Amino acid sequence: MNGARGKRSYDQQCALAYALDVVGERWTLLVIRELLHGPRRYNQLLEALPGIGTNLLAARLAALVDAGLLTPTEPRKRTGGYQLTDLGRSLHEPILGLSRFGLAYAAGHELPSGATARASWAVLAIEAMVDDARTGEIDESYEFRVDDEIFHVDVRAGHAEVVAGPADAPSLTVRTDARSFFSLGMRQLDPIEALVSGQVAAVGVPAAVTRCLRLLGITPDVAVSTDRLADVGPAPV
Amino acid sequence: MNGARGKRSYDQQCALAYALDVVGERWTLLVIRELLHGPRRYNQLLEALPGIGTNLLAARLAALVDAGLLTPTEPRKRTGGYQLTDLGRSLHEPILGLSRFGLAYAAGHELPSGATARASWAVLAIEAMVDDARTGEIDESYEFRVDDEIFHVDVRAGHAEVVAGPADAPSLTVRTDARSFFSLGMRQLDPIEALVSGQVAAVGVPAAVTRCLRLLGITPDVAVSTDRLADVGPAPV
DNA sequence: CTGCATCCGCCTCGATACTG
DNA sequence: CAGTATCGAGGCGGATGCAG
Repeated sequence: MNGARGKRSYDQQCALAYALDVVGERWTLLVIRELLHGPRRYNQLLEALPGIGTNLLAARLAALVDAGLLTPTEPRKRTGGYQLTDLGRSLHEPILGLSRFGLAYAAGHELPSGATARASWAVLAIEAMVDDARTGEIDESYEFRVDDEIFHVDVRAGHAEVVAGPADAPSLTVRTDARSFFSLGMRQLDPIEALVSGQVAAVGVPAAVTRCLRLLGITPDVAVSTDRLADVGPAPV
Repeated sequence: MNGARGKRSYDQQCALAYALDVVGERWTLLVIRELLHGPRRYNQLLEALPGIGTNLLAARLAALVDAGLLTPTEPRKRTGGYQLTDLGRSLHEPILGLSRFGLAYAAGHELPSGATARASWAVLAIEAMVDDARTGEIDESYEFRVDDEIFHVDVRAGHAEVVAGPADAPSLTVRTDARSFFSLGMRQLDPIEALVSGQVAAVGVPAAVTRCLRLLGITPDVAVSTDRLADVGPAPV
């Protein structure tokens, strides 16, 4: 019954403080994260956010709708879901930025490992890892099958884009589970070891493996540190 | 008595969740924001973060040092300050991203206006507003004097950089107060009106005013309303 | 069955007082 | 100056109730 009264604010004329006034509370950015993949229903969100508590999710959703970051998909009916507005979608880049930091942080620390792993998180991680500056002259696509989630990365004209669903003619198809995938992203699992042990299976053009790893910034250490980007070294697989 | 025990975590294998486990709590990103400008002492932080409470600041600082984002400038003595590590500094981009969102959000909403305004926030706002894609063929610099804070933007070879201190030979010098400055950034104050009313004073090459405004994305009317989020979001079905 | 609202115990937060 | 100790208020998490 409070509505918008008593909102806690940093009360600073600062762009960052304004942002945190809106999306800085607990769970809020994770709700946005879920909606980045498309509209979701209340119960879908509840299931994707273990531990949030029903009242808190309802409160967050109401606040976000009120702030103009979300809209109900069907304003009248109660059966509809929620989707991001343009303003809400503009959090995509900041979320990717924070994700990059999250990967960098996790790379240097011990992970709880009791954490729940979902394949849909992997899409976000791939988006965060891909860097257009490392596309070089590549023009191909890589398909990922993390658990039962399928998506792919299209690299074309110096730009890499992550898209849901299978690829047309991927030069590489990577299959793994969500847990192994994140261990790779956090540099706590060496890609070569993962391939050998079978935690990750790669099918396609052998040289594409190297190119894909470089695009994701997880070249297995030895790696070329020179910025000369000749078309891939010989891949010893 | 808790120390580091019982740390509240989202417990998800997700890059964003990892990030928020570290910097997602209240005040944490604002502490990082303060340290982006250089080392700060405990009392400087207290003063820059009105309402934080001494125990909470101490707890946050300890947690951040423990997480490896901060280090005391003088490990032994208690008189030293705190500074960011490389890992902590990697939050610069995510913070700028959130700041861009904060400006976009504030542009469409009523601002409390009772908020405390500090000139040093303006540096961050400028960094967030500047976009290399809008530098064109410009090769000049703009100096800003917001309250008693002086900094400038160097534009050279398609890249814009925000630097502390006065510029060498600025083609434009802008003088204003923090409050007016943020009103400009939030598009709640028209730059032309601000110049006429004297809230903002500009000295230098007249044409540089237009170039500077365009670099900051606050051109008076033609208004690139959707220019900033050229994210090509395919409409959800 | 979905989409919340209510209640309750706990933990975090914010403010003040106090100490080395 | 740089924190620690303490305490009230409120946000959070979990269980349950209830209406459409």
